[in-house]
Parts: sequence; structure tokens; C-alpha cells
Amino acid sequence: MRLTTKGRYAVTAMLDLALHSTQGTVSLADISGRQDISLSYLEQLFAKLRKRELVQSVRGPGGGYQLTREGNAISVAEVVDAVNESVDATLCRGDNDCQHGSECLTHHLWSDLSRQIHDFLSKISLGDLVRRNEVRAVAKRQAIDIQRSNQRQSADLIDIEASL
Amino acid sequence: MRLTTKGRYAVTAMLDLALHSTQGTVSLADISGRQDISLSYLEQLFAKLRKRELVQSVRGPGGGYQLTREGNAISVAEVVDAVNESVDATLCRGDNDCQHGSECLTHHLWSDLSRQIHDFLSKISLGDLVRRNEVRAVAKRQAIDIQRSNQRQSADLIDIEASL
DNA sequence: ATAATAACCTACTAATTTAATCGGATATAT
DNA sequence: ATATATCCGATTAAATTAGTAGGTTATTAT
Repeated sequence: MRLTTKGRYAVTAMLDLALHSTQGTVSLADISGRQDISLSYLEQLFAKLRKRELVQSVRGPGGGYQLTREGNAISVAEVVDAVNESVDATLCRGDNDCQHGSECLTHHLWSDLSRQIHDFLSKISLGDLVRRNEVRAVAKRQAIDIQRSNQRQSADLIDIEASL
Repeated sequence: MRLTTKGRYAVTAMLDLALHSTQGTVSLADISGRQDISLSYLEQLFAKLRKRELVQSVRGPGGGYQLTREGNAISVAEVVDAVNESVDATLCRGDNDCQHGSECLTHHLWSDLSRQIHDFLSKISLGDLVRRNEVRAVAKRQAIDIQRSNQRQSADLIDIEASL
């Protein structure tokens, strides 16, 4: 169980998905716009999330992604694990070939810690996060921001159309 | 609160220190030998641990490091934080300058998660780890390994001396 | 005093991971 | 047909982690 920015991006994206689940599918372009994560990076992350069957996709116009299960049934731990593919090969790849058994000290200690943190994150679902007030507040502001940005784009479009 | 291999190295090294605290100071060379971490990398880590006053040093022959407080009074969280200098500048450096407020969704969510993981790791001390059976068992084996390696070195030395 | 030891310090390099970019192919609504 | 959006692979850039090199300073033991 590692905890890096990569996992954060994944959780953020999945939370965005959960927040907009009422609208059917959500495109990565929308998530990219709202959460400011590059589209291609999202594609990489969602390829992994799809492999773990945390999301399912609909291709073509109007398509996008949606949660395979409801938000309450998807834990933060699952999301982090999906993108981090915690192989832990760096410190102790096997049990036998470590030099004078040293690395096993880390191995036992950390696998134990990891397990407990994992348990902890398993108990927090995307649904739990959606229900939080801070999250709802930010999501609301994001919706308004996007709306404004769309209006600006429409305005730009009108300008362009007028200039032709 | 990030959780990477860097933090593991630091916790392992500090645990080694706690395990050998009865012998006064412990040199980084000893830790390097037992835990298979490069000496220079340990120096970098301990420079940070010293800044946070988790360890104190004694210079010169027979010198080394020792815990500033007893193992029971040093949490795993403190050790991880000391080496990770969690600035969290990557995703959201301030509260105001994020593009259309998006990054703040991550920011709130993750700072909250981080806080709880931090709380969790705060409750595990180096002393707790030392008392664990698996840790004691591995430490014992490491001691025997080092002893053997020293005997080999002595044997080599005798060979060298004999060859002169 | 001198030599050996080990912390302390800085700069650089290698390796790995994270993030982004590019250029497509495929499926599907309109 | 065309536009949309997933899907896919390869490449590159940036950041972090880990290791290397070459010293200095303090201190103990001889």
C-alpha cells in the first residue's frame, strides 16, 4: 500500500465520477476540465480502474465512464490499489534471496503497517466522501465555474461566428 | 502524509537504532551493514532526522547515533514526516491560485485522509514495533548473520596476515 | 602529537516513478 | 459520413528516490 500523488489523482477522478453519477456517463474530458488532470493521464489511470472493474465505459458520442458499483460499495483503498499495482519489488522481492535476511525486517514491519492502513482506507467509501460538506461545497463551485467557462466559450463562438 | 519507500528506509533505520539502543550509540555503518541501506543515503536521512531532533549524534570513534527520546515516545508518523517533508506543493500550492478552484476538491479530501492516516501512525511507536515477535526474531537472525560475517572477516584478516 | 573513526556536508549521477504528449485505431450516437 | 469519445502504444519530460564521490570536522585511542 503506497500513498502517492498518483493515488490522489485516481481518488479525485473517481470522486468526480461519483459526484456526477446522476448524469449517466461522464467523459474524461469533463473530469479533465473540472479537476485539471491531463486527459491522457486520466486515460492511463482509467485503463487500470477498468481492469479492476471499478468503472465501465460507453464509447462514442455522449459516452464516457460510470462506476460499476454504487459509490457506497467502492472504497478509497480499492481505487488507490488499482493504480498503484503495489508489487513492492523494491525492498524485498522474495523471502529467500535477501542479503543476510536484512530486508525482511522492513518487509514484516511494513506489510503489517500497510495492512492496517489498507483496513482503514477500506472503511472509507466514495459515497462517504460525496456526503461530506466540504466536498459538496467544492463540487458546487466547480459546477458554476464550468458553467461560466462554457458561457465564455459560447460567447467566443458567437464572436467567431460574427467575425466570419 | 506520503507513504513511500523513503519512509520505509527511515523507519527501518530508526527501528534498528531502537533495537540496539542498549549498546549506547550505533554507527550508520552498522545500520548500513545490517539493513542493507547505502551509508550515504542513511546520512541524508539522518540529517533530516537530526533536524527534527529525533536522534542525536556523537562524533568520533565509537560514536554514532542514538534516539533523543525513548522508543515509546517516538511515533512512526514522526519518522515518516521527518524524511518526507510533506509540503504537498504538487497539487495545490495555495488556496487562491488554483485554476477554477478545482484542485481544492483534492486538497480538502486528501488533507483529511492524510490527517487520519497520520493519527493512526502517531499511535504506533518504535517501542511498539520493538516488542513485536516477528521483529525480535528477525533482529536476532541479523545479529547472528553479522557475527558470522565478522568471523569471516577475521578469518580473512588472519589469512592476509599469514600471507604477509 | 598522531592516526583512526565516524559524523557532517555538498555536489553530482543513476534509476525509478510520475505525468504529459503524440499519433493513431475503434466503436457509436447523430 | 461525421463527430465524439474510448482505447492503445510508444515516447518524452519532470520529479523523486537512491547511490556515489570527495571531501571537512570532531573525538577517541594509541
